[in-house]
Amino acid sequence: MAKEGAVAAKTLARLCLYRRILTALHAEGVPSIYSHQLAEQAGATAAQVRRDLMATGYSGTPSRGYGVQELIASLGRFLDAPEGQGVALVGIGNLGRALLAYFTHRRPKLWIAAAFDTDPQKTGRVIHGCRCFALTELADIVAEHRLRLGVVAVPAASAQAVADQLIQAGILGLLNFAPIRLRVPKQIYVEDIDLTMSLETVAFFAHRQAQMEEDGS
Amino acid sequence: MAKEGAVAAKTLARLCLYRRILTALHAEGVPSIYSHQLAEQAGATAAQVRRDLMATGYSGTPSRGYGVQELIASLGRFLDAPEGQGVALVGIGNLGRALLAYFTHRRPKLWIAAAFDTDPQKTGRVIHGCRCFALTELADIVAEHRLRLGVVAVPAASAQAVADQLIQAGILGLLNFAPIRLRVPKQIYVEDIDLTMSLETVAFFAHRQAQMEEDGS
DNA sequence: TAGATTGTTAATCGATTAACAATC
DNA sequence: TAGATTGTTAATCGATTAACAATC
Repeated sequence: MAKEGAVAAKTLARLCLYRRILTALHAEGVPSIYSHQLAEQAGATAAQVRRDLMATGYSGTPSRGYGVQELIASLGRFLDAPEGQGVALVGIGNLGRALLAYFTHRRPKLWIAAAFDTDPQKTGRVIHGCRCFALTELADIVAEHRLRLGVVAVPAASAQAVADQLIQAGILGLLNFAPIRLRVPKQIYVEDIDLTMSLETVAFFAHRQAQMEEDGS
Repeated sequence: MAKEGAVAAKTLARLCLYRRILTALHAEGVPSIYSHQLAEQAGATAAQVRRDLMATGYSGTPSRGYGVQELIASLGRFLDAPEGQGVALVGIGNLGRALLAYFTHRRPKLWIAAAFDTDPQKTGRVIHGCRCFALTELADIVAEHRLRLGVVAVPAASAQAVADQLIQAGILGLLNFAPIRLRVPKQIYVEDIDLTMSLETVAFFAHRQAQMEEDGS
């Protein structure tokens, strides 16, 4: 909920999406792109793309649009921490392990540096290339590796305690998969991913569509 | 993107959240609740709660607020398909298997009825209680079980083809984990969960906060 | 120059917030 | 009755969309 400064979370999300699209285009050798082309691929409007890109400080030209390579570089300067950022993942259950696999080599400037769990069966190992520690070691490891990001992949009952520990250890941003609203200081950014809620939302609209189709026929 | 009728996706998400909170309160024996109490727990405002609940057709009273049990029932009538809805999951990789485990018994009216993959090593088995089929069997199974919901947990390269197949089979709502924008007919509801984008958003704000703290000190 | 695209400003739209009479 | 909460309407806020001069 901590909406910092001038960049809205929606704009941020779109910028990440643009970069992904541009990276693919760059690999194909595309030198430049117009806003409406990028918009088409991103599911946005050309005006949105132009406004979003202005936030990064990069300008296009009317004749050639935006240079793909330069724009990727500009997005990198805007979005990334130059030295990269390690992530502390807490919760090595089914979801936690899937996230370990998923985020491995997904972004060059973001990696899961350490995973934590209270279950001694799960700690002391290396899973998907990531070392797993006891939760009691959290503060030390976070400090040692100067981690700023945390992923909460534990059951709802322990999520708040885990978030408190992460913040106490110096974490500044959280990606939370637990289906509760975390109470955090206002300078901490929390992004919630609520899998059940998302599926329920889909279920609602699908059920409604089914009813409409029944009524219509 | 198919925003159907009068209920905004944001309201929907909050209603799901309210129900979860209310269910916990009901288990504790709480008989009734005021909007500001529910708002407090949901991270919303009291006015939002009252407006959201009006959409479900249930009314509170000034003296007692909202009856917890009645409200849960009302939310159920509004949100759920009475007969429940089965889900077709496509992609039995790390993420797909985690989702199978996660959604098992998570909501009484929502269950993953069948999982699909192209890899013969993964099909013909039962994982977390769910039968796994070859993707070629998708249309038959979806029709047989009258599935309306699909989860796309395959790599980006095959996501559009999978979505097309699901929609062709009769699916009306999609939960998409692939990091691309799916092209679907307008009556199909798509909810995107983009894990990388979410982590990148957290990373941006955390990096920014770190810089602000450096500048400040 | 002509034409399409850019950055920028004004208008629109929708959701949130504030205000208030009605109610228990 | 007094007081707090409810459902409802008006005002505010922010983002999206439309409009347009500047630019290549």
